Parts: sequence; structure tokens; C-alpha cells
Amino acid sequence: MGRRSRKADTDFKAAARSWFENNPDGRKPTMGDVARLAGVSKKTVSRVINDSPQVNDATRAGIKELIRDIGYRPDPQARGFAFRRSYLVGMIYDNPTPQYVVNVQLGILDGLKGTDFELVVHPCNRQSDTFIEDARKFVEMQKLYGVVLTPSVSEDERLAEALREIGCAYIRVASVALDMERRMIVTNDRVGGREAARHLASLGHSRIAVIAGRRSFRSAHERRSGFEDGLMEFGIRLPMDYVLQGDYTFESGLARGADLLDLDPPPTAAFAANDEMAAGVLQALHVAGLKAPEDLSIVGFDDFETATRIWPRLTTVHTPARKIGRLAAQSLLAFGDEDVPLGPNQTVPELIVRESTRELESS
Amino acid sequence: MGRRSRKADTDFKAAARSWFENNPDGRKPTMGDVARLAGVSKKTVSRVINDSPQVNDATRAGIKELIRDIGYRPDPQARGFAFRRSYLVGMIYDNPTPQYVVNVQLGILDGLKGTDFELVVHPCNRQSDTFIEDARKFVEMQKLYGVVLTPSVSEDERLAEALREIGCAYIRVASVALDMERRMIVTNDRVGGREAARHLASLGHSRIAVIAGRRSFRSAHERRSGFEDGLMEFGIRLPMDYVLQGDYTFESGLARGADLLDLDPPPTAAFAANDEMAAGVLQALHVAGLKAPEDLSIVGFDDFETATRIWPRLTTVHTPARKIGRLAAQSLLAFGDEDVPLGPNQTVPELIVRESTRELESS
DNA sequence: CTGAAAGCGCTTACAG
DNA sequence: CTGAAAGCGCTTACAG
Repeated sequence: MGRRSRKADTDFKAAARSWFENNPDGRKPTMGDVARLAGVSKKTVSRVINDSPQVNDATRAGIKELIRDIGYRPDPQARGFAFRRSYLVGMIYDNPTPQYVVNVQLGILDGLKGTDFELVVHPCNRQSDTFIEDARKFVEMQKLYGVVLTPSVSEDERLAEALREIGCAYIRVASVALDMERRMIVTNDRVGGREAARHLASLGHSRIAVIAGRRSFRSAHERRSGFEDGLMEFGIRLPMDYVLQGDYTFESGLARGADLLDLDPPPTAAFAANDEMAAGVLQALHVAGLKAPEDLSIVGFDDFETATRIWPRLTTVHTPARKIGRLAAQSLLAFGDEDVPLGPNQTVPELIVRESTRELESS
Repeated sequence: MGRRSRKADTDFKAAARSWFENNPDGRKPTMGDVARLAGVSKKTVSRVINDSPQVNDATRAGIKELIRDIGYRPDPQARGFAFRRSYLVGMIYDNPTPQYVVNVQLGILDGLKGTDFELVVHPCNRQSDTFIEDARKFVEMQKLYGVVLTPSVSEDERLAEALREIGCAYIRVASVALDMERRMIVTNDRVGGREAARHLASLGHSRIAVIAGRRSFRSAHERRSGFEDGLMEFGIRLPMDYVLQGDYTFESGLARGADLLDLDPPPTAAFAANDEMAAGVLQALHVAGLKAPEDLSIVGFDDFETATRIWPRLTTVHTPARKIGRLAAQSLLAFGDEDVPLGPNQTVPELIVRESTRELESS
């Protein structure tokens, strides 16, 4: 008969049974065990695990069955060690809003579900002198498979360049495209700003103030520009002194909210570039003994939990943070494969109307 | 002269220089490189790295110098692989409050700073059938060095037992001691509840309602009991119908807040077992056209950001989430070492008085 | 106090 | 389509 292929010789069911019979202490099987039981080399098992095409179909099927039956799971640490990179995905961020951070984390984990990848978090301070160096060390030491960058670190070209230099895959989440398409999740904040303006304008408002976000954040520019675009559609012009400079913090919203009340003539509505600042404006109104929406209609941006905790509940533009995280993780996993077609990498903000805005009473 | 010890033979400065001269492509040094340059075995370098006492002082000093000069950093992946465990710390949690989660994460990273450890996050659902199995798989697959458990998963005995079984170090964060001292960070929520009661009682309130937290959470019991203890000190008794059952969500606060207004006689003050519910009560007041603290004084618990975003700003009991995370990480790192004395593993909540409470007007 | 050997569980060339 | 050898960068016994 001569040589017969091993897959024909091997009874994979029996092999699985023998594993359990000869393993009283419940040791977890290794690739070597699978190979021995299947009567093949470790390399062949490795090929099956890594979906290499060059394996006989019958062999592949039998090995997969055996793997399932004895509950073999390749050790990600050993695999990573041999691959010279880990099965870890990093999230590098400096956004201080807990709701954003947690939701993007959840989204990334959604996108990683069913894989062997885990998520390592790396908050950082972009102002620090060692920011780039720290991030590089983080990535290199852990040999991260890739990283997700969220605003505003995602906007940092030095960081992106450093990551390219060390060959680390990355996905940048930002309000506009800043990089090759497969490296971006674009959130289109400009569209959200426009929706906010359309909403206020269609309620009859025309004296509308804007509290802008931190200048160094690209989203601040996008949200404001989009808002101005929307006003333009209604023929409304935004006077310079109706634009107040905030920095995305609640405190700046509180301060600019107070300033806003001194404007002459007073605005009947305001757009704050994020919910934190909108909450500050609302609090400034309370302090002044005024009320929204009666004395001022106000629109925020983000739709984090705060928006529904304050009173009146905030009309705002929803940022799908969790979805953003999921898309970023999916893009990252696909990044290595040239074959995988580019998945969706855009999200669109959506206006959520609540009680902080209302029709302007004709006076 | 016969045998001379190697450390006397080796010029470590020259060795460092030769590394840079012979490494034009900037390859990162390995332990083997260090050993070769120092004229010792890898094992000796390994001993230096792992602070093994059995190394000649001069040898140790020279090797440390060399390591610093050529910028050698042991590969955590390889080290972990040989050790059969990783340099990763996990955080397993089911608390849905983003501010708590993010702050504990930051705290854990504070505690890990300066080490080679990184943080892997693992949100989970305690209600899921596969909850324990998933957590075990997470820990085993990544060979985690240890995990931090926060409420309410920290209260799950099955989880703790599963972790002990697989030999995974863990630290439980909980309102009371549930385990050996070195495995616990105790937050003493009862003390916080007592402070809240003392505050309201000392303002002259005696008709005080309580919105309790989710029954299955130990903290709910502690906060409420502490509150009752505090009332007792002032001779105030909490009638059964003044205790409303919430579940820690904003929505339950909103619903129980509405119920609370129907109580007869109406309470003049209320204690909500967390800020989310307190925010709900405040919103219920707004909906009913009433105001805090004029119509009802209200105290929350946690002092997350929400507390200062709502109006009036909430008098509440501060939970030091970031500090809790730091202590947990420090305890975890010390857990392996029998020698390391037990560090601080208690935190005490602190009352923060803001505008949601005020003295009862004598009527 | 120090070292040579073997090994952790995988993968990458290289053969065939 | 499959395998034997060497190796990833460390550590653990075991010697001496």
C-alpha cells in the first residue's frame, strides 16, 4: 500500500477521547498535543489556526474538529511572542469626558468580540513634553497589534508619524479626514453643527450666540463652521461678538454663559459646542434667575448622559461614541489585510430635540 | 594570577560604547546582548533585573550601569512568556457609571506608573449565564498578573472562588470587608450614609425619605444602614413608607422622586443612595414645578461630575474613585510579596455640602 | 556568587 | 500539501 496520507489514518474522534483519558490533571492542551494526537506536525496545526490556504481540506476539517473537541485554544502570549507582536489593541486618548471614553472603550470591545484581542487603555496628556515618547514606549514595549486614537490626540501628526515609524497600525477618530481612508473614522461634526443651526433657525431664532470649543481641537472648528453653514442657509449671519470662546469645559460654559447674558441685544438662542459647556450655560441662567428655554433656547453637542440629567433636558447633537469605537476596532483588525474591503468608516451626528429649545415667541 | 572575577575585568563604559559602535541599524538590545557585553551569563543579567539578592554588588552595579547606558529594557512579552504570566493587570467591572469606571481606571494606572504593567479592561454583565466563564477565560487566556474587581462584581463569591482556583491574584473593592484583608479595598459606605443623615438632621429635618439603591448591591445596604444609624443619633426614626426602593438608575430616581412627593405628610428632605437617583429626584421636582432645596432638601452619594452639572448643585457624599483605583493597584502589586507590609486599604467617604440642602424653616 | 542547558508555545524560513 | 529545525527573549531547575 505504501504511504497513505495521515488524515486518512487518523480517527480524530478517538484522538480526542484519548486526550481526556490520558489527561487526569486537566492540563490544557498545547499545539504540540494537537499535533501529536492528529498525527501531523505542529506546523500543520499552526497553518490551520492561521487559516493558511495550503492545507488539505480533510486534514483541516479533522484538525478543527479535534481542536474543538479537546478545547484547544492557542496561547495568545506564545503566539504573540513568536509573531513579535501581541494580541493587544491600545486606546490612546486625552479626552477628559468619562462618557466619551467609556463608550468608545465599549465600542472597541464590541468590535474585538469573538477575537483573541484585548483592550489596553492609555490616557495621556498631549501637553506633556514626553507625550510622544510615552506613547511610543507604550506601543513598543507591549508590541501592540495596533492602536485607536481619539480626539484630540488623533489630530497630532507627530504621534501618527511616530506610530508609522515603528510600524504600528493605527486608526484615527476625528471630525474630518486627516489621513489615508483606511486609517480614519470620520465623525463629520460639521454636519452636526449644521443640524443644530437649522433647528434653531427653523424655530424662528435669528439672534443666536455660539460658544466655541477649544481652538486646538479640530472638532471645535468643524462644529462652529457647520453651525455657520446652517445659519447661512437661512440667511442668518453670526456677528463676531456673538461668538464666545470656550474650551469645552463646564467651567468655560458657566463663564461664557454669564457673558452671553450681557450681550446687547441679547441672543434668544445659543449653540454650545459640547454638552459640558451647554450645561454650564444652563447653570449660568439659573444663577441669573433666568430659565431655558423661556429666556434662551440652547443646543449642545455630544448627547452624553449629562444632557438628560440636567433640567431642562438638553436638545443636542448625538455623537455615536460606542459605534465609533466599534468601527475603529473593526478597521484596525482589517488594516493588516489588503484583501478585506474597507468597511464603513464614517458616522453622522444626529440632532436630538429635547426641552432646552423652543419656538421664538413673536414679540 | 589565576581566576579573576569578571566584574573586575569588564569595563562597562567601554562595553556600552562598543554597543553603539556595532549597532548601526539601531536594534534594541536583548538580555543576550547585555550578557555578552558584560561578560556574564544571561542568568546573571536576569538576576539583576529581578532583584535577586545573590549577585555580587560590583557585578550588579556594573550591569545596571550598562543596562542604563545602552537603554536595555527587558521584553515584558518574553518575560511574561517565560514566567507563564503576563505583565497585564485586568479591571473587571459591571458598574455602568462612566465617571466611576474612568476614575478607577485612572487610579489603577496611577498605581501602575513606573512599572512595566499595563491595564486591560473587561466590562461584563453579571446577569449573563457565562459571566464567570467569560471572566475566567479572560484571565486565563491573557495569563493576567492579577485583577481589580469593583462593585458589584467584587461582591460575587463565585467569581472570587473561580479566580482563586486558577491562582489569579485579585483585589476586591467593596463597601465592606468580604475577604482577607490583603485582598480588599474597603470604601466604608456606611460612614458616608451616616454623614448624610447627620447633615440633614443638623439642618433641622426630621421627616426624611430615603431612596435606596439596588438590593443586590451591598453598598445599597451599607449606605442605607449608615443613614439610619445617623438618624438614630438624633433620635429620628425612619418610617417604612419613607423608604422607597430604587435601583441606582436615574430613571428609578425620577420615578421614586415623583412617588416621594405624594407621601403624607410630605418629607422635607431626602437621601438618595447615589447621585444618579438624586438627579432623578431633582428632575421629578422640576417636572412637578417644585424646587430644591426650598421644597425639598436632597443629598446624594458618589460626587461624580453629574453632581455639579445639575441645578442646584448636589450636596453629596464623595467617593474617592481614583484613589480607590490607586490603592487597589498598589495592593495588587504587593500581593505576591509576603514581605511587603500591607498598605492602606481603606477609604472614607466625605460629605460635600452644596446647594441642594438647607436649613428647615421653622413653620 | 555564577553559569550551561533546557524550555515556555508558538512561528518563520527552508526543504521537499 | 507537509515537516524538521531553529528561534523569539526570557526564566527555571540543576550544578558547581
